[in-house]
Amino acid sequence: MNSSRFSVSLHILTLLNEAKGGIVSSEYLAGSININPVLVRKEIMNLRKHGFVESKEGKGGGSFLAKSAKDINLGDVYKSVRSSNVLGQSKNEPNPKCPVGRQINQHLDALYNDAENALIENLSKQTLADFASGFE
Amino acid sequence: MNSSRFSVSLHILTLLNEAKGGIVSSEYLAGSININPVLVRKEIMNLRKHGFVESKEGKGGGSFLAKSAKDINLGDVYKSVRSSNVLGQSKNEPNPKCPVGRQINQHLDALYNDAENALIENLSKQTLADFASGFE
DNA sequence: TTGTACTGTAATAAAAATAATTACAGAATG
DNA sequence: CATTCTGTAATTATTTTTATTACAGTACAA
Repeated sequence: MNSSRFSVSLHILTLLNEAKGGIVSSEYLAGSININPVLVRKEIMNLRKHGFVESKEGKGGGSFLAKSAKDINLGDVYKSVRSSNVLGQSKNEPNPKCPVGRQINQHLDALYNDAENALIENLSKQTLADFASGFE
Repeated sequence: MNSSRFSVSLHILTLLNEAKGGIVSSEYLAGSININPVLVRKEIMNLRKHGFVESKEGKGGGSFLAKSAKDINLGDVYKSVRSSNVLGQSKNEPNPKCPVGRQINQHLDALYNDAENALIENLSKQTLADFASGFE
């Protein structure tokens, strides 16, 4: 259900933070993360849409943090990337003739949402500044 | 990183609980979950290995809960099924020449483990009995 | 004692999700 | 106006997940 989108986003943000306001190209980011530049640009598109970064087109272009690292909350970053519950959305279709099958998805959803909220709350305790401070 | 293993396991356990000690075949379980019986048997193998269920081979065989539903903790079930961190294990290999790439995986691991622990703690608040009580 | 209905398990194939690649239009710079 | 970027779509490749097929072994029951 997940891909590595959250990791990629954090990696990008950490690199941008390291650049201290300087502009960084998707090529460079892709080189550090070791993935395809197009994936990086897609991820940046999302980060931009959520106000974490800004980009500049054209020669000498690239991306940079749109706000201070201490104002970027890891829980928010997670949410910006999240598409379905970490514990796995119930895209499966259980047997509607079974009393359990009929209702289980709604119960799983409730359980999963609650658990994921705990996870998000935990992530929200840290900002990008906290996370990036671990790097010398 | 995830599959639907946790959902499948919870579904199985709920059905076994519903059966109140009665023996249930993998065929029946697969029918309610709407997945392949072989997958069910694999999942049961895991549940058995962790002491949640027992099975009986041969004609009239099947599975049943190995202990009371109130002694089956959802956090433990999750752990029995977990193979890598929900937030995505860093199987990616970032550029070791980059100061950030070189260390990011260990930082992500620390962050992810902490967050996942919060999720597990949340799940651990409920037992199978609690979860199954939602079904009439 | 033999047929039947299960589990256990391996091997293979199919499907779905993820990531990489290619391609190119458009923007900014020098 | 050539160059170096981004933005984005389309396609292909890879990986992960799930389904299918197959069959040996076990237990029950006639």
